[in-house]
Amino acid sequence: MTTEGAESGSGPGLHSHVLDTIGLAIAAGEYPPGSVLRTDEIAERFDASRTVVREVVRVLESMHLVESRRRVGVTVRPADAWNVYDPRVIRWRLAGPDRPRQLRSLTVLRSAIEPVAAGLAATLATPQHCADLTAAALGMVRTSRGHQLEDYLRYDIAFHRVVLNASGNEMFARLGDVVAEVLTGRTEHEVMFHDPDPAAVTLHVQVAEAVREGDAARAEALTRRIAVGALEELDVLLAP
Amino acid sequence: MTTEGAESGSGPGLHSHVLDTIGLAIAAGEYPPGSVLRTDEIAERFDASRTVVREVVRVLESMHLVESRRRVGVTVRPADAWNVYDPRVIRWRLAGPDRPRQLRSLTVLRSAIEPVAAGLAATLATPQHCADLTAAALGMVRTSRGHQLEDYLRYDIAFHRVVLNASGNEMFARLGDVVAEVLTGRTEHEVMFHDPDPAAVTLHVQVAEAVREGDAARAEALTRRIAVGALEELDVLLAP
DNA sequence: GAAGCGCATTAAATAGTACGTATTCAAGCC
DNA sequence: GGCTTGAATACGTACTATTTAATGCGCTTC
Repeated sequence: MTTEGAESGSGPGLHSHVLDTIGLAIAAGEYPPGSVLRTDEIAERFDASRTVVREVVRVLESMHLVESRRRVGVTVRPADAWNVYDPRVIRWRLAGPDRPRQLRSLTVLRSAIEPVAAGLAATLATPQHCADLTAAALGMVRTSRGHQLEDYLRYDIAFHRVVLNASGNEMFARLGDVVAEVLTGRTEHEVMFHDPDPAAVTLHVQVAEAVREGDAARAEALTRRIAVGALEELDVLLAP
Repeated sequence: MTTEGAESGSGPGLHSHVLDTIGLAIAAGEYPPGSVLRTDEIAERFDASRTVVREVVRVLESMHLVESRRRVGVTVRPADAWNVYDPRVIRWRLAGPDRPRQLRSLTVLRSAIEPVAAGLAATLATPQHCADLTAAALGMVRTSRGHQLEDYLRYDIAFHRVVLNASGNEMFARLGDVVAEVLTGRTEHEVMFHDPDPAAVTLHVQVAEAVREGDAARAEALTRRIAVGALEELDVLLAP
């Protein structure tokens, strides 16, 4: 291991590496709120120039993870100040010990957003959206038995992404990545032994139907049932 | 000379000034997607050093507003790649010509989030939360007549912020600023001549009641009615 | 005389500047 | 098609300016 490890996730370059490492450490609670990081100390730790570190600090500051004040240093801000909607912050927190709480927060968020998105999608979806949605639902049915969890996950993600995109709301659409992250996390942590709940699969198919038929109320209600089910499933998985 | 006045909004320092100006310009569509900004050109425009510009570009890149590639320059990314949950991006877009669309997106987001948040708040709110909520609702009642729109707005913002905080969900809580922005925007653009809808005021009081009594279903339903009302009001205001 | 308060001084850290080399990578040339 | 080249960012070094917490000194007050 020669001062290395550049492949972290974000992208190429020294900058991304340092950013990812520090962001991960802060999200993991290795630096508690109020603790100070000095720029040249970081520079030394990563064998990087002060310029790179400054850029990293600026980005971290833009996420409200840290606050840079003169004469005192770069201080870590309390978690309730963080930009929790930044995909990087979400990834960092999901990778740390706070993962369960974070997963639950995100699932509750989903349960609020997705039903409304589905309702909107029912009135706004283009034929292409409907086709994609039906295809995804069909794929879920096809892979719902026989330990094809990986493929099932792919279709599941695609399904929810289409719903969010078809809602016509940019704020909803941008949550596609979050949903993907949550679903992936669930599959990874779930007991990989049993196939998905058949009732949930049926609900997805019915949502696709409702959207196709333009039945907003039904699409919303069905999606709400999916979301509630997902939340219950998560709580069962997390709490006991 | 120095080409510019410094006070823009974000914070002190050259960095914030440059960031704010460029972010605003991009959000306003002055640089269409695909157009390139060269770093030294920016440095010259603001009479700043290349280092400062580099930091700004890095932050802009972290918001997915631009993409920096060698040999080609800093290219503006299409709007659907932007981090629309970043408060800075929201402010920039609300300040530009895209304001109506943005305001509607955010209001739809509110209509999805707030009812669920209110439902959660009903079961999770602390006595302090209940007190704050009731105080805010009372304040709204008190200022709902006689052209005290400014004070009314203050209580309105406080009310929704308490609901979001009391929901116990960090993702919801972080939307307090967004809601504040939307409410402020509404008051500013609305005809300042008539007082707020009395029915809406009553609904707020009833939500406070429901939360106090721990009636989640009622709190959610009432908040949904508030949200729907706000959306309709906005559409009336925007469309014709 | 000791405790407390105000004010100037200092030093530690970031903010900002200037300029250099390294690395891409797209375009143009052979 | 492969090679060269140049235009741009990526990264680094070295420096100055600015801010501001902490220090310490002197003055006042009890």
